[in-house]
Amino acid sequence: MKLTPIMEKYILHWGEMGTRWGVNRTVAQIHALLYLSPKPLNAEEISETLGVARSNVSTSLKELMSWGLVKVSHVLGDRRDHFESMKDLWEIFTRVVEERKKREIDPTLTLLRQCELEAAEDTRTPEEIKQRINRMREFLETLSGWYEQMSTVPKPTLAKLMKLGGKVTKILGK
Amino acid sequence: MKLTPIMEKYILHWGEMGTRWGVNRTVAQIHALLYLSPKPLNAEEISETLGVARSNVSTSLKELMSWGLVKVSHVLGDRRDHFESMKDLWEIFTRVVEERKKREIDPTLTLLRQCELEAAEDTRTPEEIKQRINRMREFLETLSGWYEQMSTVPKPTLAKLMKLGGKVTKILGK
DNA sequence: CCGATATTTCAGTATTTACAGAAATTATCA
DNA sequence: TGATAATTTCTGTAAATACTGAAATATCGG
Repeated sequence: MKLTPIMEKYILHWGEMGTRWGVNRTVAQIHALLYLSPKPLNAEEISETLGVARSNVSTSLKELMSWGLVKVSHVLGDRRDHFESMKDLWEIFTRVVEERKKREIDPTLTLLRQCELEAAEDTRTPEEIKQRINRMREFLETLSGWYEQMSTVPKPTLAKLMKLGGKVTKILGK
Repeated sequence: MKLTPIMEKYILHWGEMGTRWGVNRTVAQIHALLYLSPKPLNAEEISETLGVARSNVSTSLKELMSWGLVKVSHVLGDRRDHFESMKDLWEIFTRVVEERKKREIDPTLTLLRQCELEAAEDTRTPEEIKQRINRMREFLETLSGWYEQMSTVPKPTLAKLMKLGGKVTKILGK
């Protein structure tokens, strides 16, 4: 697959953004490429297009699949695996949020609760500090609970809600 | 400042989380320490408590201040700068979102718009790919616009809205 | 304005992370 | 079943990032 300058610019930028959010550059670039690509690509094509080692592509695709952002597809008469990205941006977005919640927020909540348990027996930690931990736990729980509720709302409704923006408060303001 | 086991656990975990979100481990640890600390700390204390070089603390504090998460304060009769973290978690949260928007989302939007301009003259990029870029731009604009509106809503209202969660759709559902 | 203390900058080093290429494994087709 | 193609795993290397300690700079009190 030959990249036009626009595609190249897009992909490079996406790679850059990835690193800022703790995502490996190659992983992000592959995701960008597959998002743009009109048809599923095989690993070899990806490797050549982006100029990275075949093995690196393999690892990165596994990573993207573990996030549920990319899935394997097959082309008739071709043995090789092909890969395609989710295309719906709402889907992609919620997938990423969902996964980060699972991988990062939930374990953090577990740890915070554990801290609170230990705090009960701990006389050396000042009360004020214990409360800070408490508040953080509460905050993350609120956020987490909100997300869980919102994730059940159908996408189109969600989109409308967003368009409403701050106006919801006016409508609800009674 | 002597850390109790609970504090240590909290700070180490926070450092870990930082790295996952593209934040330097030391920066995240310092932020955690200052969040817990009942009183402002000077750089020397931070350095000793976390076991990192004084210079490293200096750089990291500058970083935290550039995010607006930490500010300098002074203790009477002490020449040294002291540092304290924002304590309100809503404030911290919106600060981080605000700053990431400014640093990452806005520049991305600029780039996407530029791509669209160039796309007009570009006959080599397939129409389908141009549309993908379009959709991404639209999506980020929606998100961005929503955030901007929400950021004007007072914090307590926001908190109530969150507690409502998915129920808003039911209330609005007419 | 001088000396002392505090802070920042910077250059070199260490650590971590990403990556390539080879080797091993797995799958597919004749 | 054997040959070939496709994919993954693994090990060593390269690149990026974080960090230290020393030197330079700035700040403050007298």
